[in-house]
Amino acid sequence: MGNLYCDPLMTSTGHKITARQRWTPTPVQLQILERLFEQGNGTPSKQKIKEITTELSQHGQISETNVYNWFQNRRARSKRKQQNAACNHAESEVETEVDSPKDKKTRPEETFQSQQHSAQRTEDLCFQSPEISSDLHFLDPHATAVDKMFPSHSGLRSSRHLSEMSFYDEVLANSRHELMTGKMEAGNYSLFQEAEDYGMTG
Amino acid sequence: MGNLYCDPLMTSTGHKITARQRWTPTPVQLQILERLFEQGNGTPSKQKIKEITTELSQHGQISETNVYNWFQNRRARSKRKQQNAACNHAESEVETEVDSPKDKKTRPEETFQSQQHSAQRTEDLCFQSPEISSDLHFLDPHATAVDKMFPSHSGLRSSRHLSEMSFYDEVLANSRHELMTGKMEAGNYSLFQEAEDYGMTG
DNA sequence: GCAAATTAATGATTTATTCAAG
DNA sequence: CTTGAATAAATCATTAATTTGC
Repeated sequence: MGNLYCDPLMTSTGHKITARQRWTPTPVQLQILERLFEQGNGTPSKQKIKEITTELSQHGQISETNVYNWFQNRRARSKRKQQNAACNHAESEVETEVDSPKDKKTRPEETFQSQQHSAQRTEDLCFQSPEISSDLHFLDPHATAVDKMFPSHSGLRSSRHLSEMSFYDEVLANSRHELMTGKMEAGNYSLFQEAEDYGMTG
Repeated sequence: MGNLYCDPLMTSTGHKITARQRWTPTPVQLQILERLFEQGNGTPSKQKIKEITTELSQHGQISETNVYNWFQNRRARSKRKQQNAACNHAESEVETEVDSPKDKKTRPEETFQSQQHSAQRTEDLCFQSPEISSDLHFLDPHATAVDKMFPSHSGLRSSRHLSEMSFYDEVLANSRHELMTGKMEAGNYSLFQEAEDYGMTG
């Protein structure tokens, strides 16, 4: 239940903010992300990711990488779940092909949308601006900044194959938690390539 | 599988903005990269990639992404070659699944040099090879500018106060890649996450 | 009612596959 | 054919849920 973010790793005496290594979406953030995902636009473009991140930043710690990863994972998971769930609807095919890619440890992800809307983070709530609903701005017909980025969500697209809708996907990456501990050995890079490169330093 | 692989370079009108020609390493760049690769330190850390890129930029067009990709491809390619060769040379009679296309479990990486990015935990121990970052000497014999930028990496990782370090101004974050005004929407994300993010509730 | 131990979810990274430019 | 670039699949590692014993 109440999963308080009571991390003992808080700033002790000289310890720093390096508390958790992996981002955990706040309920609000999650809600927004879910909404966006449902709009069915696949992985947002970088531009959108950035803006989404900016928006979500108002509700807690988050980064573009987090957003990107979230969409990636979300999509992959959805797809797999679909497969696992076996298409027992319209298909009269055998179900012996969808599952068994390899059973090592992959559990049948029955991952349901656990939308724990309970306010867990006290901090979060504290920082909640008087306009809590602001997070939904872009989701609503009011159209905020984020809304502009997702114009194609007409809502009438009740597609069933929301897994194959990606336009692209980044391989972004970034150092992982190691950095926080000072390691930073992970080597991952984004592909800035686009604007940054051609024509710049060259 | 069924990815459409939409060409992200075209605009809606089908008009290309900037032909995306793929980067081609110049001989000098290639030489340096090869040398670095041979130093055998796996994929360089983000920091190093940055510096390498900076250095290589002086010899032609290049980006961090290019460098990163290059290392990635290089490693994969090498591995595959080795596997292939081994398969041919080794037993040509008993084919007991010498190498399935999906055998990561077997840790094929061990055949290579250290994999500095896979096993390190947040513990501040220095059990890992302390000389991991010796890859800086890649250009040793000539010692060009690059050499100068990689001197201070040795043993730094051994520090156990890693968690105390707070001045990792790694926050770089591709500042402007964002202006892909006409480029493509294929975005990529940077590595902000590390420093920039986790600071949350603190 | 808590807290250590376990399990389930899931964020983050790596690897393999594929596509296409030269 | 070589290989840089892009995507998806698989894997890893950590956090949250849940269970269990006190």
